Amino acid sequence: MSNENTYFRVLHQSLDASLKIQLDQLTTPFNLEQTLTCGQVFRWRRLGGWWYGVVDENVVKIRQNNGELQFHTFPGGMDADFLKNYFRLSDDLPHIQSQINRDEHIGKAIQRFAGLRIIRQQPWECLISYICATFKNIPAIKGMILNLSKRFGTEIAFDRYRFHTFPKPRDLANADIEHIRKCRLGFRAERVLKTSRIICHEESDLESLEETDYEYARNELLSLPGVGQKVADCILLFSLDKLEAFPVDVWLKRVILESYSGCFERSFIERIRDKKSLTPQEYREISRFGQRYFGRHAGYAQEYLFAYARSMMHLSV
DNA sequence: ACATCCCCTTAGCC
DNA sequence: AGGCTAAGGGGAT
Repeated sequence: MSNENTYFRVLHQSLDASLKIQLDQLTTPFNLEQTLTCGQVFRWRRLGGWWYGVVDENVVKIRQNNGELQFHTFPGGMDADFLKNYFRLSDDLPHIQSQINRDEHIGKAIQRFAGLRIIRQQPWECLISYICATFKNIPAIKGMILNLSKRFGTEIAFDRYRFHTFPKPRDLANADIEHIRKCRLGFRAERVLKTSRIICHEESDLESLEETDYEYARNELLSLPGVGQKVADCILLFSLDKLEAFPVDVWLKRVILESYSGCFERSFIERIRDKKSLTPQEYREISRFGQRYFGRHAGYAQEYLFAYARSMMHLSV
């Protein structure tokens, strides 16, 4: 980086010239806290009244005052447009919510989490994160991602805190599996390593999947070690712009049993009620129901139902 | 080709 | 303190 840029950054910081995004009719509702704590992303923490996260190669420091987002990025290079894209502020949320609002159950979830938006994550980080998410709760996933970033990422010091970028495909592809395992990944370490090698050698081009349709992208993802239907649907929804994806995890299964059992055969409900995990067909049946029932933006419905179910069980974030 | 069974590590919570 | 659960996947049968 040039001296000119360095000088600009110092000047920028010393003036405390935080950048701003004014939320208007089109970008409302938006609730930063709901969006960062709903369980989609694992890299944000609240420190002294601000939210800090690492996005791509930058630390992002952001807070919301009613209709205004105030933010800094460090080392810099992220502007308001980047964050508008990251937080999907151009999604027409009132329209989406009215489309998916098909009954009282989803209605309550929408009401409670009206400002929750899906975040547009980086596909690579999303892929590894959700391979790690297999059979883990959210606090544990955060720990794994943090450990991977500390060990294989690049440190950034900012506001007397230390942050770490997410490792690049090469960093994990060349890693010793024991070092990955020590990040508390357990049996996920081998899957992360294998998938990293595939991505690193460009045998699968993640970014290009945004240009393909849902089914094609889904099948590509399913070929990666550690990626089954649920993980694939999360990656499609959270990083590849497939808002029709409807991931089904244990929380959504509970929601189906409690609120949507009438939409399925009784024998189907009985069958899945007691079992721990879903068979591939059972998964597919529930996921397709969600897509059919909620429509084009079923993924948003899934997020509201997921957030609502978790909030009712008052589990830790 | 399908379906079913069973194991996989470990942290966080009660 | 010990048992249970967790944004499931994969290999054997």
